[in-house]
Amino acid sequence: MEPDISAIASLIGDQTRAYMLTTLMGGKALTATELAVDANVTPQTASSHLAKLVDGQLLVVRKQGRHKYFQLKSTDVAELIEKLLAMTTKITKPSISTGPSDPKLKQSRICYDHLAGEFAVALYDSLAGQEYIVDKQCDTLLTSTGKAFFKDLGADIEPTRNKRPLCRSCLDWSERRNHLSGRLGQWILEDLMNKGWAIKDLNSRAIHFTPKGLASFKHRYGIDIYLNSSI
Amino acid sequence: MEPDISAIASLIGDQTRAYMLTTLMGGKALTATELAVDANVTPQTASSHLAKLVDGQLLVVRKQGRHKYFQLKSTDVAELIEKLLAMTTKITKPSISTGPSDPKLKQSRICYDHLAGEFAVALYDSLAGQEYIVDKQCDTLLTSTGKAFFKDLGADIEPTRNKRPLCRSCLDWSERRNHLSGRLGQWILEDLMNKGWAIKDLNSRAIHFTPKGLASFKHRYGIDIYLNSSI
DNA sequence: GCGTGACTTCGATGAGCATCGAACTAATGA
DNA sequence: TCATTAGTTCGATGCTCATCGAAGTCACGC
Repeated sequence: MEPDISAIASLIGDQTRAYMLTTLMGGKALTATELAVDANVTPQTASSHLAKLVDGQLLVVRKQGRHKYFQLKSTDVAELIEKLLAMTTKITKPSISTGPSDPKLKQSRICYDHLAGEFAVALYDSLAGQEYIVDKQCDTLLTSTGKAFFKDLGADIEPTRNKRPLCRSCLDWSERRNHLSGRLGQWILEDLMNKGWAIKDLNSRAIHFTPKGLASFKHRYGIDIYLNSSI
Repeated sequence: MEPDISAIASLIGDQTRAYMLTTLMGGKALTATELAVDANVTPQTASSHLAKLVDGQLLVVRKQGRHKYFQLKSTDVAELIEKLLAMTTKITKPSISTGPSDPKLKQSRICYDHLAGEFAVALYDSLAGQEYIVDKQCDTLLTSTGKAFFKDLGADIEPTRNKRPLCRSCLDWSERRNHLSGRLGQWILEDLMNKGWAIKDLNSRAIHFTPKGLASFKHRYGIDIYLNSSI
């Protein structure tokens, strides 16, 4: 017998839970109350949903004092949600264009813990063009010049006992192109934040580049195509 | 606003519909009655479910006389289901091992229109080892020697106006390794059937290789690792 | 034309479940 | 110690929707 898909799918099939999961794609761990407010339901309702999601292995929870922080359980879950997002936008395309924040999302957004969207695709292409990274089977590998490049920037690229691969490619939903995930993808996003070149939107998964930040970003990674920061 | 995932997810979230979709992963187009019997519901119930799936863009239907043949709408849908299958097996692992037909599925099965499982992974590795195919960005490309090789076998590998790529890699759920999809993957599976080297299981997505067929398959594609046909 | 078989529509039934109010537990900080 | 805030459990409510029986439509073949 094949396994029963419907269990996971029906977890995501509820509108409120789907909303929470999509919010958590932002990568930040959020408390039960934050998620309740965001999804516009009472704490009781949220609590019941979150319990189900944890039980169904889609979320993990970390207790901290009287708070509970919820997070997507794994990159697998994030990939699944991303795939669903991709299909939904493709399917609902013929309707009215989906609001003002959409173009921003298309351009640059968080995909769980790394950068996605047009900017991320441009970054990937540029790194590949300079032969800092190469595609190899399902993985993406860092070349020796790539290693030197990132070590120079201060990235921690030592192999760890942690099973998470250093870099992987991840299919984008706007374009059907690769962008960079894995520990390196995570580091790049973090680094962008730390330097103040870009900031997370408070209410969505969008990322805002400052004009200066964008220039520095392009310069640092050798991206020469036209990217407009202010949409 | 982000698109609403829950619509698609709740379509898959019903047990009967999930069962139908999984059955259709076998790649064959099936009639409403066949699907009803298979899923163990009355024709009325099946009809209502199938209408929803078509409306939700997960299935397409082709009318032929008084029959209606249903099929997964696109490889996107197939990939989504495959991902869900992968996650479900991973999550339900701690329970009792999932029945006798499972090892067969793990070894060799149909993934919508191409071969998946251990055999498919071995095939992919062998083709890559002989440099008939190479990974390039998200796509897998056929090299010139690869083109010659497949043309020799009688495969139609001319570029078409059809937007479906010739070959693509597809992540396997048993192993986390690549196998071959796309038009070439489709051709290989078809060719296996035509030659009588392997046959589809009637009730599942499993593929059975005949002993002779397996030998020919391994010889043809230069696969030298140990693969046992009779499990 | 008329029976047969494939599929659909309609209406009724019933179960599952999302939701919230109210009351509870637990951690915090003054 | 006590008020406050985070989260939970319980029970009631009401809606959605899967299911099937019965009756309808449509295509086929004799």
